[in-house]
Amino acid sequence: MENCLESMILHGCNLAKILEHNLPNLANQPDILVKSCEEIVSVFRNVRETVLLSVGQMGVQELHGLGIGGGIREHAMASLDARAISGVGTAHIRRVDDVPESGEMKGMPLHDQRRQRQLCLEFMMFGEMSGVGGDIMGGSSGGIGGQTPLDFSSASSSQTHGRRKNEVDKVVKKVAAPQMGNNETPPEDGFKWKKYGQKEILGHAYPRSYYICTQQKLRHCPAKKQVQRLDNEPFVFEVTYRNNHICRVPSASDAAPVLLPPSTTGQSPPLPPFPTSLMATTQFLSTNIFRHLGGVPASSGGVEAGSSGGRGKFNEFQQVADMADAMFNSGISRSNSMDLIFSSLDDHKWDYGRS
DNA sequence: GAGATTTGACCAGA
DNA sequence: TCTGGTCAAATCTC
Repeated sequence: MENCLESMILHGCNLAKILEHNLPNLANQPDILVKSCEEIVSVFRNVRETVLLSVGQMGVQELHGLGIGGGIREHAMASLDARAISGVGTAHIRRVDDVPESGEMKGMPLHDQRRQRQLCLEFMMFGEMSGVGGDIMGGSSGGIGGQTPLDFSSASSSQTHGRRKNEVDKVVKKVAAPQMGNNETPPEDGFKWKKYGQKEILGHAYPRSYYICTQQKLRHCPAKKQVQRLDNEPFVFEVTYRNNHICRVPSASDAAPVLLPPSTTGQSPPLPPFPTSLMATTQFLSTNIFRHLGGVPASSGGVEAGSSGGRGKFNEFQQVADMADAMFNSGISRSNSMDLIFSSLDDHKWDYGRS
């Protein structure tokens, strides 16, 4: 569950930052603007409710000692798995009761357990739709080095709305569109593709593009992919892969859109111009948030709880919830809300690699 | 000129 | 019959 909470917060921050950067473009698209705001509000409301459920039920000490806050850093990088944002995950959980029980659920009244599961499920399903937070519960394909856009071997699609008979080797992934530069095509996935068709699809605002592997003729590689820009999320592509590559001849830029974790060698990794992509944005935020959570001890008074490191984590965590509360429950939009959040992140933008 | 992309037509599954 | 998927000629780009 803690992974779920982390991912929810990260997702909310990410959405807000993306919205901020796209404000000039969205000025004349109020419908998209409204939808974006609603998504952000929804995410942070869920975070807040989840936190309050946990605090109210278990008290701060248990909260700290178990999932919320405690171990948050340990799990951070796992949930920063590029899949979480590149959207290559495909959630398979559909029912509330399928959300596995986590530590902090134990001892809760059933209705609270169910509510927490519901919140997590909603987020996971949202992630599945939007390409964010897939498999955040640490499913079989989760974790760094899990399924990447280059790895189609293990999963088959959970979406079977197609009508063709050859649906067996179909894998549907969500990929964030680049926020700058050419955002008409999804990020490279390591293979070279040749576009062979484009078609308007009924019920979709954007046309679907059809690609075959450029090695099809040379090596009879049967791999194909379809790229469909989502109607409600123009910056997200739904990429459908069909048939496995048998060529494995990557392009010159044989780099799947997977982000590397921050360097552990002490050198600060170069920070890209922000934001270059949804993934980069999220990794950037995530990295700094969790380094911050784990590395900055609380200095002010507050609730006494647990071990020394954990209190800082909890206070920071509480701040996030408070910020969400302030932003979305004050009734009045504060113009500096975004600044409040992101200035705190910016303050630590260059922290990692320094110590 | 080669390779990539576009686009209208055709095919085939539901 | 409708619609998604593919073909192939035309066009574009390097």
